[in-house]
Amino acid sequence: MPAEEAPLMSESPDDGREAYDFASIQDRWLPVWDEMAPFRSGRPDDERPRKYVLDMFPYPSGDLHMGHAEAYALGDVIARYWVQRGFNVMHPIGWDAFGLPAENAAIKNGEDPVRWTYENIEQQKSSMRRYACSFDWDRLLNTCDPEFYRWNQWLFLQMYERGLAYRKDSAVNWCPKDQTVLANEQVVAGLCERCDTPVTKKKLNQWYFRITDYADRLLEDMQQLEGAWPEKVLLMQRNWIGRSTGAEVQFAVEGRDEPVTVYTTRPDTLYGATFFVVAADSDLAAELATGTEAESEFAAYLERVKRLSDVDRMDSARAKSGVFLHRYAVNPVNGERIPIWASDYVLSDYGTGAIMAVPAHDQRDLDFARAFGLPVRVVVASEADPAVTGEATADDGPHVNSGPLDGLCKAEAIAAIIEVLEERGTGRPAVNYRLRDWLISRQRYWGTPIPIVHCASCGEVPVPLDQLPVTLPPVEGLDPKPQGTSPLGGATDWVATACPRCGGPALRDTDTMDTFVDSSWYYLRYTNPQDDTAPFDPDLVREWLPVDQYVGGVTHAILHLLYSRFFTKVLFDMGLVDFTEPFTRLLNQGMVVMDGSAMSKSRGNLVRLSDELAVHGVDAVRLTMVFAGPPEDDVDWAEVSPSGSKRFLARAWRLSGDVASEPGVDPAAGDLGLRKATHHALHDAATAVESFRFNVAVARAMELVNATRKAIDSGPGAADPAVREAAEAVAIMLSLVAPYTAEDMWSRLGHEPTVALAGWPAVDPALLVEETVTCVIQVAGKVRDRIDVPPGIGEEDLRALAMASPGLVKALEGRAVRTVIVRAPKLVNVVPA
RNA sequence: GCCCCUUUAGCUCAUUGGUAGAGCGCUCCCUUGGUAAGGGCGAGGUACCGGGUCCGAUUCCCGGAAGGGGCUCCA
Repeated sequence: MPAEEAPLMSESPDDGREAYDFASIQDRWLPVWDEMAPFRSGRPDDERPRKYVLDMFPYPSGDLHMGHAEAYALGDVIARYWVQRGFNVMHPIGWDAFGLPAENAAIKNGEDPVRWTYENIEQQKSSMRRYACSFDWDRLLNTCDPEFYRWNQWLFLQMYERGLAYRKDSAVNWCPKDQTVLANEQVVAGLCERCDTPVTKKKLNQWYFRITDYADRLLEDMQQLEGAWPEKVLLMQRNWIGRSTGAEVQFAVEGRDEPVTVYTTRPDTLYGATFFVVAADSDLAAELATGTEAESEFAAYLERVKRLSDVDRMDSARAKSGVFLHRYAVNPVNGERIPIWASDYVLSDYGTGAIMAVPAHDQRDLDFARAFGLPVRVVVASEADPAVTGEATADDGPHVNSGPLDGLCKAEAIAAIIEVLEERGTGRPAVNYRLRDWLISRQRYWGTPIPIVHCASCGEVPVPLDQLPVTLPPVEGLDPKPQGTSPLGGATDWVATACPRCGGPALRDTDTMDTFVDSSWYYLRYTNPQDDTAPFDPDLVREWLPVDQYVGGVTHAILHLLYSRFFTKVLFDMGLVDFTEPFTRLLNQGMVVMDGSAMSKSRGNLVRLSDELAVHGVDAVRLTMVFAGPPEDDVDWAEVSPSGSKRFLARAWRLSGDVASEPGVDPAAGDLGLRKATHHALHDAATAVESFRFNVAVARAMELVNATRKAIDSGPGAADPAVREAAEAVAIMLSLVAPYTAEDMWSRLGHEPTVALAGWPAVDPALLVEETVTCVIQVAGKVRDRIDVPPGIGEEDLRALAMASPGLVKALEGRAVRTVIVRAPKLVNVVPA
């Protein structure tokens, strides 16, 4: 035998003894895939059934990090799985490219946000390719492209036309650091979501989307999502919308022509109202205080309230404060005169900004009453006296001190009192929501300009559709630093324009839109990102949407997901889409943490993705992310083993070099035990993937690798057809998680690329059935023997077999039998007398 | 304070009203011509605690503990 056929130090890829070298495998297959574009989803002749798998798109604020690596590895398992199952999968990607992170970084580096953003996008795009994401690269989109944000403006104008976009003066959330307003959803525990600065209030004229009009539908349509979205997200949305039912009740106010309406969820406690409170920062409070002896005290109090940050305001330990306005309200049911106070514990923007206070049965009212020595009157019978205990009672019970309501329970009393109020015209049933309208204007540069022109004679004028997009002026000459008013105001040439209505001189609106506007509909745009005639083609959207599977972080549980649901309903009402929920199924992946806490530079526990990829390879990092646990759980990089993943991949890969049969060999002749293992693994892995237990699917693949190794080394041997069947199944299973390794295995097994399109092997049900089942024989619930029986054994046969089994006879010790419970074929339980 | 989730091997997690499993890790053995490796054997569990239902509970119900998450002046 010539020496070169059995070399000691071979570099030949075919001698079955070379080491697993992830770097060269990556270099070999990436260009092949680039050429093949296996995940292109737009071919018109494609007959496969469609599926839309969507990953939340990234902010281009630097290169990809560990969090991206996890999210995209998980999304890729789903997308690649459905491709293997024969679907035409649309799996697009784009960039959420407007917004504060990009702009702040740009400000800091003194760079043009445009160039900075596009450079980062290029960087991320190339990293995603190397990470082998199964994206359809023909469908890229950037929200900062005028071709995209043009349609933000178009949609804004559609909403404007329908009264769903409007401007109002209001006390808004203000971040003093970013110098911009924030939506309620962007204020987290009183802090700016972006920079953690305590948020203050500022009275400003701002643009809103009327999401509150859709509050009920946002709530009701959640029925469609039950079981398909994480329960946690549905709960958070429900809480956020915060629907409450009750009644509006009118109180006459002495010395005022109009009555004042309050909202209450407990109209049944109306007889227990002992005082009346208006929100200190409401117009009503100012009006009522004017001209009274409380006027100056009130003014001083109001000043204090205005200075309060949200953090201080929400401190639940804070004592109640307020001012008696020396005015009185009249209880509509009993004519009682009750004092009116102003306090900051009543919110000016919820309900009517005024409440009736029932201290006996509302803790906040009781705290206030005790602070200011106001009376407490029990109207729902309870054992303890709230005035003494300091604990308001909220239980149901017979009403007392309540005139006609006496003796009624809560539900009866509510119904009765509402009837009375309606008869007298002093009240009616009412519903309120915690949800507020969505504030969308931002005083920042890097966003979509609001397509409105302000004209001295015509007022607010929408920019005509044929003049869209209103493009951002170049940043040169502008000061993008936050200064409280939009930087666009500095672009005087841009601001000065002609009124589209009268042609006279007019000024452009200088605010930009919240970037959540972009992400509220981008998933529709992927169906044709190049469309320059419409935001999307309704026909294409009908073919692809709604999204079958959405994958992203739970951080967007409220913001992005609620806004997207809102937009979808608006578009449905406009007749542009034929569904009311955009995302049929949702998977929230966890975070990647290090030693139990979030990674950050300042904490010193930052793991760089590029370092991990260099050391372990793309496949090992992806596998580690997927195998770490259920996808919803956090991955602690300190607790996982990428080198273990790499070792496993090497072991799997080596199988492909050991297989000694030819491609296409009939597996039916192969070793039955290994064939069963293969088909069990394929079946279980598929079930696991479909129920998001990707870690379990990986474990099944690992077991199959072990079984195959054993078959080669100490079983039927490398030439057995079952070994090839098993190795090919391993390659296909691994193609979801470790595409490079899988492709190389596939090639070494004698197949053409790409394994990604090989198709999930059909599982033979006959191979999933066991010939015998182990039956457990118990005495009084304790295992005493076990026997092998056919799976189809009848109850009587099994009983007879069991009663004769030595273990049972011994355990019974001749005792009489009271009952025998037979659960064929798995169990017999004998209960002695 | 209110609500939700979790608790099974050293770790990460499966499973099931009826024999408690996997992967990783670990011990030991083999290999030293797959070797900055490979193969094999094995150990390891009172299924958080306490009650209840049941012939039988890790699984279902109730209570408690621990951990995690959400909400938090929304009348």
